[in-house]
Amino acid sequence: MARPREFDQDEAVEKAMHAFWAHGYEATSLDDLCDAMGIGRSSLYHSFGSKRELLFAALDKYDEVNVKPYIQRALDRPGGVRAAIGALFEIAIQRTIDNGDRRGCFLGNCAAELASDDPEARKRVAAGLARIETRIYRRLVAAQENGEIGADKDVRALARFVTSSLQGLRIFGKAQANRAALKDIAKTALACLD
Amino acid sequence: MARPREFDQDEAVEKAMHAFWAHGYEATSLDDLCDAMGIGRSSLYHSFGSKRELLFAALDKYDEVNVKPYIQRALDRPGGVRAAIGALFEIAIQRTIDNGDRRGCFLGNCAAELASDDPEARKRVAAGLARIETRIYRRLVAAQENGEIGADKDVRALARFVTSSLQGLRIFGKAQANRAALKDIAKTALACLD
DNA sequence: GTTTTTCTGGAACGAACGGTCCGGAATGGC
DNA sequence: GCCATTCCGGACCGTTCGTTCCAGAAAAAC
Repeated sequence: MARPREFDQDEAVEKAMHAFWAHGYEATSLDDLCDAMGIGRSSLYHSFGSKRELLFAALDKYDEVNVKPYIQRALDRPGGVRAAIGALFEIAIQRTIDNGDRRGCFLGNCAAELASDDPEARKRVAAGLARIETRIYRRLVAAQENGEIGADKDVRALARFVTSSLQGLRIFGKAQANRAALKDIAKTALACLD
Repeated sequence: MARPREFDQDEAVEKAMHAFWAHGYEATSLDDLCDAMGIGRSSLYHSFGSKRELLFAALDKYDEVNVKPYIQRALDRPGGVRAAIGALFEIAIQRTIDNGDRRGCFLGNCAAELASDDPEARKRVAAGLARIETRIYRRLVAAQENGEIGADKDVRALARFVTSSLQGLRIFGKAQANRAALKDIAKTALACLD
């Protein structure tokens, strides 16, 4: 019962996500965001309230389009749990090498930049990492139940370790995108499952 | 043959380091820096040239006072290489828990915030991580030579892995400073040496 | 067709940004 | 004492920041 919105909110958030992801929160200005999203400041503020709230929406979008589907696809791949976790690392390496921009993991970037000064951002990043950990955990539990992983293993600890290792790999790769070095890290981390 | 500087450059850089470390590069303004360092803008620009160059000096200072001595002390501790690497993780956990500010690793923070847009910053962060990796590598080589680590192990890969794991732990801890979870990560990573 | 409601473009806001400039203060050289 | 040089405090620069405001445009309700 009023003038309809002229842009797609989901598409706009996704574009904002890429802008924040590539340059960080502080270094992305409202002009940058408006350019990337293809909308004016009025529309941005009317739809999202503030730059900070837009970031939060972008974090949600990140899980939706860049974490959840890729993680699920990797973890659901046939060939056993080692191949599944290995695929997770392979994706991380691939993204580091492919994108010359070295954008890293959006969650990790936000943790590094904002966690110490913005409790709400910290909470949301923690929730995002927890979602990753939980997905990995469920896969590990299944592997333990079918005997792929010894009953003596602490799969919760393993899930935390894999989640943390992926973050380490991304940070390491931002500074030094050397494929061999990243493969070293992934290979060694994978050996922890045994 | 001129008016002497009224402040200690090293002390000033160290104070700048803490400011950048706690809040990130973009979120730390020149006013913040002047307040923290206890000097005026004139002195800051005269001594360091620009905010960015001051950051680089702060990165060097970080290695000098917050990385090198602590890593050396941990790696030189008696009790074998596992105790030494374990001490490295323990320091990382301790810092995460102790500082309520969750500042993480300054190198990792800079990697996350700046590596994608500032090639020089990226290079310096990479150099800092490489220094850590090299210190760990040398300790692992010594351990391999005296039989603590199997001759079949790739100690270069292990050094990279440990360096990356420490970064992962710090990122993870910035979002979720749960001691048990961090210990899980450290314990699992340590098992990779066997 | 009028009213009501929502959305949009663009100008405008005050505040804060990084950086510069300048007059004076403090020293060593002579 | 005076000069040359360096350093300091603080005002000041233009720009950019995130946010707000407003007039008008577009649709639904009636």
